[in-house]
This record gives sequence, C-alpha cells and structure tokens, in this order.
Amino acid sequence: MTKKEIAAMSPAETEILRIVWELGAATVLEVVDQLPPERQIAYATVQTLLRRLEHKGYLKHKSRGKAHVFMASAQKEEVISRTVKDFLNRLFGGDPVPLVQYLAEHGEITREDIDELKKLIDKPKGK
Amino acid sequence: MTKKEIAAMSPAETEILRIVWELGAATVLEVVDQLPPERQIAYATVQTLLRRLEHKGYLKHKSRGKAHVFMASAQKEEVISRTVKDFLNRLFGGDPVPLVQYLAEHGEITREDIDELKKLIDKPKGK
DNA sequence: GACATTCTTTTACAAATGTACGATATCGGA
DNA sequence: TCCGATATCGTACATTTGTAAAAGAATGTC
Repeated sequence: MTKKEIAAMSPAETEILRIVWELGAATVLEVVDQLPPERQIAYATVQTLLRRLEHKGYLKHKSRGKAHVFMASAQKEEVISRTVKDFLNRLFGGDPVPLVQYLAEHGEITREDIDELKKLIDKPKGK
Repeated sequence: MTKKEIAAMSPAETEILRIVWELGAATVLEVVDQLPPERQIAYATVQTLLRRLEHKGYLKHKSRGKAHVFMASAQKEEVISRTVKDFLNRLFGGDPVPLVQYLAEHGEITREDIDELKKLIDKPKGK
C-alpha cells in the first residue's frame, strides 16, 4: 500500500468521473455529449470538473491535437470501493442489507439479477 | 404529492440524520455519543448539523427539560429513496446491478441475504 | 501569414459545507 | 434566590463546490 490519501471527490465530480470511466477516454466535448440532455451544464464547467479530478489524482490526460483526452488514473475498483463504503456508512451505518433490500423492493433489481449474484457468491471470485 | 423539493442534505448531515433515525429520537448529546469514537467532532458541530437538518425539513424537535429532542420529520423511506437513486446515478449511471455486484464480490452480503432478497422479490411487497 | 475556429488556462464568485467559539438562556439545587 | 451546570443560539469563517465567463493559444484554411 504505497499510495493512498486521494482527496474525496464531490458529487458533481463523481458524475463526470463515471462518464470518463464509461467512455474509457474522452475529451471535454465527448463528456459533455454523454451527459443526459436534462443536465444543463456548460462546457467550461465540465472542463473545470475534469481538471479538478486530475488534480485530485483520479484522472490523467494526454493530448490529441489541441484537445486533451482524459482517462482514468486511479484504480476504478479502488475508488468505487471507497465510495460505496462511505455511502453505506453515512446512510446505513455500514450495513449493506437495507440498501440491497431497498433496491429489491423498488424493482431496481430483478430476480434474474439475483440469480446471477448467487453464482457470483458461490464462485468465490475467479480472479 | 403535495410536498416536495426538500433541499438535499450534505454528507455530514446524512451521517447525523441516520443516527437520529436509528435512535428514533435523540438530543444532541445522544447523537454525539452514538458517533464512532474515531469520528472527532465537537458537540457544537453536531448541533449545527441538527439545526440545519431541521431547517431543511428532515427533522423536527420538541423540548424535554432544557434540551431539544430531535426526531424525523420527513419520511425516511422517501429520503432514502431519493438518496440511493441519486447515488446510483452519479456513480453507476443509474444501473444498480454493478453496485449489488460489488457488494457481493466484497463479501458485504452473504448468500443468506440473497435468499432473503429472493423472497422479497417473489412476494411483490405485501404493502 | 491573417482569420476564424476550437481548445485550454486563468480567474471569479456566490453558495454550501464542515467546524466550532462565545454569549445567552434555563434548570435543578443549596 | 443565586449558582453552577447544561443547552441552545447567534455568529463566524476558512474551504470546497458548482458554475462559468474571459483571455490566451494552437490549428487548419485561403
């Protein structure tokens, strides 16, 4: 565990980071285009968020022509882990069951999903 | 749907709100005592957070002696729903499966939990 | 090589957040 | 009724966050 202590990301930053993850690598414009249409947010704002994410160590970038192409720098798994754990602590005191329960009750996850999960648990993570 | 538009709560506020939910009703001191020992936070700070939560409509209070006893005002279900949905959107673009998958892979939820869930889904919510 | 175009950088700024001190009010006793 | 203990209230304040305009730089095109 050499590196640690990466500054927490804000909600808006999280939203942007997710999109970069999804696209693999993306310019400011590509991120903007990926945002849902109802999400009104200026190009410059997204740019700021990307810059801040880079400062905090979540992203890095290289240049393609004059544009910057952003991509993940920190380990996604790691980041998600911290974020979920944190969320769980704040809202449910760390107990994940109520969360999953909520998802089940509100039709967010289907029976099929659950069957898949069962398999996942049975096979203890084939690396 | 008469009331809506309740201001979003901040992470620190969420942490406090959860404790009030857990205790049902609590004074500032009781909330402070409920916080994990590693969480260094002054009495006055908790007080401020409780005050803000009340302003935002999440809590109300009555007096017991000179102390204020805080308790939930907004519907917990409602609040959790909004919060989870929001979290899901930001971190996973709204798809709950990766979240649950994460929980499963990291041993956060057990096989038993999953069996319980299955029942929940099969019985479509006995109101 | 001058221009319009497209990006990045710089800079701003109000509002929200996290944190908490000091002043004030209230309650239970002596 | 005056006192100490306990609470709340008002206030403060440095940061972080969300949002973005303005200024400056690189590029392709006549």
